[in-house]
Amino acid sequence: MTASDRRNSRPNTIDRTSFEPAYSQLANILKAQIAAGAFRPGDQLPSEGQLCRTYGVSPMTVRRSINLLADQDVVATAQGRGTFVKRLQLGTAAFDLGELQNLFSDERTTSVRLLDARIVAAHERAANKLAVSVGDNVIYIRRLITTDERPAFYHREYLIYDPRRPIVESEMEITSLSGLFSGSGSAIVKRADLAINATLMNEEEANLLQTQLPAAAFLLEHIFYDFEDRPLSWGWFIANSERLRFTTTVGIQD
Amino acid sequence: MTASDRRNSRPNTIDRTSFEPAYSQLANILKAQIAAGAFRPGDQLPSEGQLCRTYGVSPMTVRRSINLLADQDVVATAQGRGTFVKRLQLGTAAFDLGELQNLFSDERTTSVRLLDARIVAAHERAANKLAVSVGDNVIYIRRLITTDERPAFYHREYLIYDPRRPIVESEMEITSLSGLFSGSGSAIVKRADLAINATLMNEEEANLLQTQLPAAAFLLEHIFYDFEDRPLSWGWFIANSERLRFTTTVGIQD
DNA sequence: AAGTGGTCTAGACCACTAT
DNA sequence: TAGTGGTCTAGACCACTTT
Repeated sequence: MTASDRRNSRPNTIDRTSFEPAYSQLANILKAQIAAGAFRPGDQLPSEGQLCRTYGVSPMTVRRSINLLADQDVVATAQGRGTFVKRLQLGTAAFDLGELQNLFSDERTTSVRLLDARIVAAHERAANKLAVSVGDNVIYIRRLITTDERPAFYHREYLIYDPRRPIVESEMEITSLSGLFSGSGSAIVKRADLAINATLMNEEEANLLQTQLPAAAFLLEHIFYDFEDRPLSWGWFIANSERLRFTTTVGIQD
Repeated sequence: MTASDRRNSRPNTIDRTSFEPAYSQLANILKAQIAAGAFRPGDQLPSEGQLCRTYGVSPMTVRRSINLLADQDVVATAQGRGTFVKRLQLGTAAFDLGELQNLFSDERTTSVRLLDARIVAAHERAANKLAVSVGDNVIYIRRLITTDERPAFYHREYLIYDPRRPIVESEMEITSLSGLFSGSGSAIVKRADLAINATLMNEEEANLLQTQLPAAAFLLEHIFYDFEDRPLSWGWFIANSERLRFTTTVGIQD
């Protein structure tokens, strides 16, 4: 398939009988033209008025198409100047945890084993993260998540322990990790702060994850907040780097 | 600040004299109400017609506000049923390389040292990635990226070597990594496939990055494609995990 | 002054879901 | 049947940039 083939592989008119909305069709037409090289990075796209006349759609529809492409970082708009094809920038690349969902998606082969759950006195770091005082009671939980009979994640977590707060509910919801990752999500968690790091496994982690030392691992740290913006839980997953990888594509995709 | 304070911290009417567009104001009003608990996960938002009357804006403007919130995964729309507040789902969390930009952003303290650049015969893996034959000539480049006098990244890369293709240009552009990460980007690269992994450093990497073994590192692999969809370059960055960390927030943010 | 993108209106019509 | 979201129109007015 040559570039000129590609340029014509999609009709360059809007099909009004199609189920695909006009704004989406137009966005795809323009993106295909860019992908085929008809417009190169830095080039100016036809003005919105031009596109209205060319494709026989209203200004609002053209704008919506352009906004779609702008959201995808394919083009950039400049008021008073025009719309221009963007150059590739790696900074716009994003890795999402949807990849992690795949690991959990097959519920038949995913199991969560509770290794430990008890009340402990918060040490300084945990107290800090959970906004409680050092020595306050917190719940400490350790679990091992297994997929396909092989251990995939080791999870340690400190939970708020406060009789006045609905901790049982929250623990149940957060405990069912598959819900947080792939299911319906949590109704009492308003937001979460997440961080990913690369780390060396310690002996305990390597044992549980059935790995030889030294071994590299992903460390996914999380803090969950309730609707009062109070921390609910702080913890981290250790994931065998052999079983996890984050991939993405950035730039113009047909 | 209590929940009821928060509920009223933003006027619940559209300010027509503001520089902030009406659709954005309305989206923020609704998001603030959700964040304050006025609408909880699973709750149905007022219908679009209701919102039109309540806030005195046209249907298109209301729709744009709702679309904004839907893009942010704050709400989900269901045709014929209504608009509902979403529960938190970790799968929607995304880590972007913008964090990496920060490392490169201060150009005064960032330098790229070329360690090696020569023409070699492609081994099987490189040939595969670059879609050439084993034994074909490719350019092999090794560089060390330093910020604040400390080594941050070790980069190895195989580049297409084909007299008929604008390799010099491409090499220049890809070589100036700061451009790809934080600058204007590349005009000849159409898209890139990226992958992040956690890995153990080998001896050479630890030496260059001035780290003691054993050490964990991020491995960022890349393949760049030109506008003919042909691979231009395959390579990977090794980053000291001490200096790099990806963070994000998911859920409802005020 | 002319051309560009940005916002907004006040409807219309359609598809889908519930009752 | 009534209510919901989804698309689309044919303009209007504004802010900005270029000539």
